[in-house]
Amino acid sequence: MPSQLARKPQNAYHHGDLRDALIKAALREAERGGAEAISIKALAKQLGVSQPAPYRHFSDREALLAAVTAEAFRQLTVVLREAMAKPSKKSKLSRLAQATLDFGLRRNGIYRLMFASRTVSCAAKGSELHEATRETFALVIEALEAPAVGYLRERQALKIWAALHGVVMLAEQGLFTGEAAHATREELVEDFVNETKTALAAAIGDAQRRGKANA
Amino acid sequence: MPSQLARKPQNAYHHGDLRDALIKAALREAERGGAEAISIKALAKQLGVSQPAPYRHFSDREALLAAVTAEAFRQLTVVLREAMAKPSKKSKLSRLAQATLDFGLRRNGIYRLMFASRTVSCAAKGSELHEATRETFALVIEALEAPAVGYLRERQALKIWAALHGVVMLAEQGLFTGEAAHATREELVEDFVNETKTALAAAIGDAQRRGKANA
DNA sequence: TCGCGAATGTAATATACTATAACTTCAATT
DNA sequence: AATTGAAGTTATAGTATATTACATTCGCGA
Repeated sequence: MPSQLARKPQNAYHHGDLRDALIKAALREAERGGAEAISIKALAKQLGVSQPAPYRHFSDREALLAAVTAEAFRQLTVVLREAMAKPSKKSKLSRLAQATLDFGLRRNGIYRLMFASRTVSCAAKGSELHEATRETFALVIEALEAPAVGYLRERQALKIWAALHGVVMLAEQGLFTGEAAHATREELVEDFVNETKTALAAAIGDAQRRGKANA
Repeated sequence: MPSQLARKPQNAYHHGDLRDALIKAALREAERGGAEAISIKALAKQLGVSQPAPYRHFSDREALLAAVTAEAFRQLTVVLREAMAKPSKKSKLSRLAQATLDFGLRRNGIYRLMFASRTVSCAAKGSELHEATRETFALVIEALEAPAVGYLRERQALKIWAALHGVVMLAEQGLFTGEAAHATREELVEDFVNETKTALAAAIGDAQRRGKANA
């Protein structure tokens, strides 16, 4: 009796592993063109299967998008983790921030799939996608390299995360090009990083002084 | 010979003013569902004209989206101008910021149309849409209530604008709901506003001191 | 005021995408 | 070997974009 504890690949048939191939191909399509560029029909043709074949693996287009978006978040997590691990004079937060900006601009189609669609907000709590986003955000908190004092870390993580996305968004809209480029995107990101560090240090110092006073 | 200086409404035919009606109806559709919810066919039906009729006014769907997005920017500009004009204890910048957040959350479908699609970045330089976005951004600079010293104002305007969009984006993704709501969106926005003011005052003061030293 | 031309709208049609239903094939288990 | 179910196929319905060719109506100048 073969062990069934380890989940087997479970995919080995006509195509081999259509589910995975669909996600990978969809990710390529999204790279240029975002979610709109993902067509089930086109993907099926590209992979040499019939149009309805993908529906064996995803109940509808939304389900495919969710899976693709989850994969995109995992890829971002990997990229950010690498950036944070890389030795550098800059702080971890700075490296995470610049890496996020880079990802957002280089792979903008995917980025928009991740942050500019309603896919994420529609993801159920325990879903693959929801977990993937939580993991990415956990990295942001980690990058702050600060102790947990109340929710001060979380608050600053939210702020820097928001600011980063804003910069990517405006950059993509062309607000940094032409004569409007009075500040580079990288400079702005560095500004936000520094303000975050300052604010976090101040808030934590404050809280600790208050704690001692109460003791 | 009638004066042709004033551009006449130029629309009064079967429907009356299909072009305008299309934009208004599309805006309603976008309010829930974003750009994806805008279907030329559905709009035509809704307005009681044949499906191809809209193509008399917009070369394709993208053109309609651009017009709708431009209208959305104009509406945002109006809202922000009102918020800034309203007497209040808060600063102009604070009122603009909170109004932006409010707009982004309340009319999120439209907001996504404006900031989360590639429509804007594809807009040509002199286009209606491009002008509408420039006007909105000009308001942000105005809200800073600071003198023009180099591009210091522009830089801070970019920063606060980016931060605001980031907050809206994350709010829409659900990062402020449930147990993650350790800080409200409004608090975060106010943080950004205060940091912007501080940074701007410091930068301008700095520049002026340097200017006097050189004199 | 006649009528011409441009603007506007319609009907018919081609193309592309999502999705479902009914049927087939292959692989693994019994 | 027979059975069962996952994975895939063909056929088809429904919806959307967009184009072409044709019809209507309005405004304007002769």
